[in-house]
Parts: sequence; structure tokens; C-alpha cells
Amino acid sequence: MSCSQEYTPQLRARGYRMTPQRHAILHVLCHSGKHLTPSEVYAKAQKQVAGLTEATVYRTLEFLAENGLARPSHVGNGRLVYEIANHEHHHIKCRNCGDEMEVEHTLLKSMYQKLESASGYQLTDSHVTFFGLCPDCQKSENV
Amino acid sequence: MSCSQEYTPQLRARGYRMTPQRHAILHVLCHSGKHLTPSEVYAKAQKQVAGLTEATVYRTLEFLAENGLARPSHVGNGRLVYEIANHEHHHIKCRNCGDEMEVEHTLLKSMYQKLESASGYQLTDSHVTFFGLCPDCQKSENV
DNA sequence: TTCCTTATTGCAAAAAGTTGCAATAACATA
DNA sequence: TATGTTATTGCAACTTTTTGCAATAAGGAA
Ligand SMILES: [Mn+2]
Ligand SMILES: [Mn+2]
Ligand SMILES: [Zn+2]
Ligand SMILES: [Zn+2]
Repeated sequence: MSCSQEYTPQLRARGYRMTPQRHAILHVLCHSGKHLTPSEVYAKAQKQVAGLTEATVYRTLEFLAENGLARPSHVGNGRLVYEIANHEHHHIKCRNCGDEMEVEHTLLKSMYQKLESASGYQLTDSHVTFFGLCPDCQKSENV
Repeated sequence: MSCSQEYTPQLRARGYRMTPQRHAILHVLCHSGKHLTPSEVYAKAQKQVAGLTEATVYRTLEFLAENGLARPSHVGNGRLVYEIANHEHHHIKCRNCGDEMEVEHTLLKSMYQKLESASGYQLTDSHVTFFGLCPDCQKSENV
């Protein structure tokens, strides 16, 4: 509720509207400390907004991502997941056991600058997932 | 044909089999210098293997990726695309116009090492897509 | 070459995600 | 507060991707 209220002026300023559906979905994202699939978001938000449809959830998540309020993420299964955009970070995920950890953006900062000067691009997104083997899976060599 | 033939022993060594379907799909990937969607792969491979189904294409692309012969990639629309795994590289893509360029892995190498020592993970995948604004789109400020 | 094991495929149904369109409702304006 | 504009939603049809299962065929062994 309160969490989503702060976003209202941001949307208004861009000519968009705050709706009960967006409130509920932002609320769900705010209070879940992890990545959620669209259907997980739907299951939770549905309890607050009767009649909410999955189509609206998909459209809203994409909308929030485009406007910088949510971050989409690819966690390796080909499906998109989302989280609230409140701090810059990246992820490392284990290809073997699925274990995942956050990585501070500062670790990539100088590489981002190198990429920008080498390419001429201005990098806007700070939410990347890297894949590898976690310490445990390296030991056991479970391939 | 010839291109896919070289992969046969690799598959055999792991207990897998080479099939006309895998031949055709590897052939398609080998001779296309770019990322292909599953349905693009299907459209091309179908011409060589009568009766090929899309389900097989999806399963084969995933299989090839798991075995390091193909690389899946997220290009920002939530859909996976694939390419043959023959050289290490990454991508930068423009959020505005969709323009895309390759990035050599050497530019990320020291960051990869930093990530590995900070996390304890051993990074295995070298195919990441970064997003930003290309030089042209920065000028015109088309948001 | 023939036989046998089982990895792989095709099929069809299900699940996930997208889209066009008419009805609704947010909110700027008066 | 009442009104008008149009951003947003729900619905339903559609496309894309996944999955269980029985039939097929790759390829090792005899
Ligand atoms: Mn995240
Ligand atoms: Mn690539
Ligand atoms: Zn692991
Ligand atoms: Zn651009």
C-alpha cells in the first residue's frame, strides 16, 4: 500500500495512471525480497484485486520494467522473473544446483566503463545474471 | 553436413546419439552467423528433415546448449535465441532502436576473475547481453 | 549383419505468454 | 463536484513453449 503510494507521482508525471491493479502488483513486488514469476505475482495480487487477470499482470510487469520501477531478470530457464527496482545488483547462479547469490554493482563498475568507452554505448541496465558452478558443486564435480 | 559431422564423436562420448534432426539443426546454426529463434531454426531445418516437429527443435536446442554446442541468449524480449558456440563473445543491445553489437570476452576477463574470487563461483558461461543506448540514440535522446 | 538396449522422436494435450478490441475508470479541467 | 479524454483493463482468441507417453531408430555387442 504505502510502498506503492510513493510511485504514484512518478507515473502521473509521465502521463500514466495509478490503478488498483498497479498498486497491488507493486505491493507484491515491494514485500517479496526475491524474484517472482508472473504467475506468482498474479497469485498474490489477485487476493487484493478481485477480477485481476493474468494478461494484466504480464502487461503491468512489462510496463513497470519499462518505467524503471521493476527489474526483469533471466534466471536461466528461459522464463522472465521480476523484482522491485530498489538497489543495483547482479546475480551469479549455479548451473548445477541452482544456488544463487547477489553481486554488488561496484564489482562490475570499471568493466561497465570499459565497455562504454569501447563501444560508445551508454549502459543503462544493471541487472545481469552470470552462470557458473558454486563452491560446493565444484568440489563434488557433479556434472 | 560436414559442419555437424564434427560433433558426432562429442555426443557419442557422452552417451548421446547423432540423429538427422540434430544434424540438420546443427547445420542451420553453423551456417547462420546470427542468433536464431526456435521457429526460425524450425523453418530452415524442416527443409532437410521431413516430419521434423517444433517440439523436437525446442528440445534439441536446449540439449545442444546443455552440452556446450549451442549458446542460448536473452535479447531482451523475453524470448530465447540460439547460435552455434564457436567463439566467446557477449553483446550490447540498444534499448531504444534494437541495434546490437558483439563484445569480445577479453574486455570482461578481469571482471570475471574478480567475480570468481569474490564469490567462490567458477564462471562457466561467456555469453551475456548488456543493455543501453547506442551512440545514435544518445544524441537524439529518443526516449 | 542381426539383435538388443534405450536415447530420441512425433504426437497431442497442457501451460505460458501475447494481442485486438470494446468497455471501463483514472484524473485533468472547468 | 461534474464532465470529457484517453490510459487501462478484462475478455477471448491466438501464438509460443513445455510435457507425458508410446513408437521409433541409433549404435554397441554378438
Ligand atoms: Mn535481482
Ligand atoms: Mn551471441
Ligand atoms: Zn551448485
Ligand atoms: Zn539505438
